[in-house]
Amino acid sequence: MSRPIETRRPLTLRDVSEASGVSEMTVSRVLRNRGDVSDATREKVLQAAKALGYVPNKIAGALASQRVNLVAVIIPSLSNLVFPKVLSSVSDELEDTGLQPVVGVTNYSPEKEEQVLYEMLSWRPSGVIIAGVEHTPASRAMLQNAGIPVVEIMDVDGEGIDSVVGISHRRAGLHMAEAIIAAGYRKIGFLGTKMPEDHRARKRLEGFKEGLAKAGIELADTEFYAGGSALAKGREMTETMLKRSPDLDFLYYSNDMIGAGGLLWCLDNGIDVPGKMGLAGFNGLELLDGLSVRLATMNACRAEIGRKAAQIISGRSQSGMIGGEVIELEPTLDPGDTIRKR
Amino acid sequence: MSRPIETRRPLTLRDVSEASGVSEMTVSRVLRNRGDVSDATREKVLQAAKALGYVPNKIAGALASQRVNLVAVIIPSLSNLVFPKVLSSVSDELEDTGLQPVVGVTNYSPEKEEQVLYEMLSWRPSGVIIAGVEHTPASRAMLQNAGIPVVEIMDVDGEGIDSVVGISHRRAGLHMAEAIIAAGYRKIGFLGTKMPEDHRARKRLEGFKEGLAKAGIELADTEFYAGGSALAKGREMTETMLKRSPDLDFLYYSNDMIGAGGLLWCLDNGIDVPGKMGLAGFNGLELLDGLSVRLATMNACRAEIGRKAAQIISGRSQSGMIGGEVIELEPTLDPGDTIRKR
DNA sequence: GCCAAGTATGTTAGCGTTAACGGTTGTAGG
DNA sequence: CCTACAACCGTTAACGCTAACATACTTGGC
Repeated sequence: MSRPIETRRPLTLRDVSEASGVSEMTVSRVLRNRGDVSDATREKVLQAAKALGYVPNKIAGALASQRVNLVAVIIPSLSNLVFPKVLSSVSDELEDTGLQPVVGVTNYSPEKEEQVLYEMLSWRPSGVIIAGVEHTPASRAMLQNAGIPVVEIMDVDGEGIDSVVGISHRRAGLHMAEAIIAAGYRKIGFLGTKMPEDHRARKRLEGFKEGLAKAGIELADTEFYAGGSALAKGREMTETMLKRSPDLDFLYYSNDMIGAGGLLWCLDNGIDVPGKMGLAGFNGLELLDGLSVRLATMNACRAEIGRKAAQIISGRSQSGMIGGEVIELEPTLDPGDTIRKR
Repeated sequence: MSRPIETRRPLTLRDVSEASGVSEMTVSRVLRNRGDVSDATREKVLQAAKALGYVPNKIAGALASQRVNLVAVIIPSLSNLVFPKVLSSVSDELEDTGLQPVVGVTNYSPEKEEQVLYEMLSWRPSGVIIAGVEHTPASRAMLQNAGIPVVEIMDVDGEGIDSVVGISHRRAGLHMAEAIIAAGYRKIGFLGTKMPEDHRARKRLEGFKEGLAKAGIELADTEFYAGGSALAKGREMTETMLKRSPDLDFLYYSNDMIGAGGLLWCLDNGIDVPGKMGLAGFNGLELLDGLSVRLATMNACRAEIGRKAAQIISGRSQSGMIGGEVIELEPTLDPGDTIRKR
């Protein structure tokens, strides 16, 4: 049950080569399916490798070949559903390219991002996919100097380093404002996260305010939270806000989870949704598909973003560009059941 | 905006050494904070490295030193909340050990697990944390031969390879059965995933049946699903099952998400919970804290599991053992609002 | 003033693999 | 029978870094 204490020397190509009676080079060729090897020797080598339980050393291989099959994927968090989704679409798209994603998490901290980036670049990946276009100067410099394709994802509002794939959160907020106003709501509250480093949420709010301003409307109330279960926070904040501003007729949430919390609170309290009170979130989380009342939301194209980013890194992008590609996707509004139809 | 085409030679220690007028070795020492270097040269070197934008090459470093600061973490999925939780607690615990987790995802496929393991071991990590105790013979062999600490997590029901940290899902199911029976429920249905490879869900069900059997009760009905939004599936399955077996008085769900879906369906349909109908899930997802009715569940100790596993890998385990450690944690029942009190 | 014991740096030899090239054999075509 | 060329396999020299040892220069104790 316990792992053996004995420190027998780790296996190398040489061991396989000796066991199969061919040169190390030939073993290497067999194991990589590269170059010409006769079926007979191939078989011999594979057998020996298997019998010994040999696992190639990619560290040495990467050093010698100057090639690494890793792609760094740097995201702020794994604990909400949005980034895992992107990640899995990256992963799927990379599936048979020989490339492998490696994840780093920054917790929305620019300093942590810098550290994670440094750490990852020191493994010389063949590409970087990184969330957001805001980075410390040092991070930008590292990305620029790395000499590898870089794709900044999620957000196109800003100056990219190399390629960019995402949506305009500013315009997403703006469109949501327009839709809400078109539906006849006028006293609008905003509920979001207390995270100065969540630039995308910030841009949505800015765009949202801009959209309201065009119609001569100002945000009637705002409420922010940090930490805790988003669903519960959505509840609490909604209660707080509606106690404070009972005349509101719409609540815009910075994400679907707190939106769902708010929705549940409204339903529990017999509030007429969407008649007296409209609600909307952001992200298009399919996690929430099972709610009896579907929350209005905006699809953030997460899967598509991951896919496109992976294509750019793997050189399979449609465009055939060699870098500097900017792809802006169009988020679609899903009015669900919480915005009244006109 | 586009990354430079120019292929200037990548920076090496030699570049920094030339720029700062000392040997490569001294630069190496400075950059790793190892050995004696005078403050003056240290400063000189750091400045040169920064100016050049040098990022060390860990591939070469690892090959030379035969040390790699990576810990492979192999899990079935990132798209439910349970593994990200474990992952982040591993990550936190490893924070200042110099070790870095690297994630691999198997999608509950033993073959994929084998591939991912092979790939990861080829980078010669200094430890492996892997979900479950069921692996292909080849995977087991690789883990045994790797000569590094291995921690199998989540599940202690089975034969481990080296160290094991988890709970007994069999006993978790059994305890849930006992609690349900003690609360007076008798006609019990089970709703779960159609995943033969989810051994933990299977063991919970087995333990659950065993618990019922002790009281002379059999499962009255079962329903399974695959794919889709768990919340929505929970709804659908609940409806299906209650149409088919209207006399049921308890529904046991294999996870909290489908449980929550079922709970919402019951509430929407005016079913008296927990009076006429009891419900329970599994996992203790804090995500669901915001529901108006708290689903009965069982805490799977996810954070604790991640922490202990990381401690074993980093050699900071309390026990001081050198491997072969088995830690069984005790899941706690949270009756929530969906099991009636006696 | 000389030796012991640091302190600060440099030198050498790999780490395990692969790129690049070289050699040997076999085989077809003239 | 000789050339041309392919198929197969081996040899050599890196890749960029660090362990281990070697070397110079200091310091202080007696």
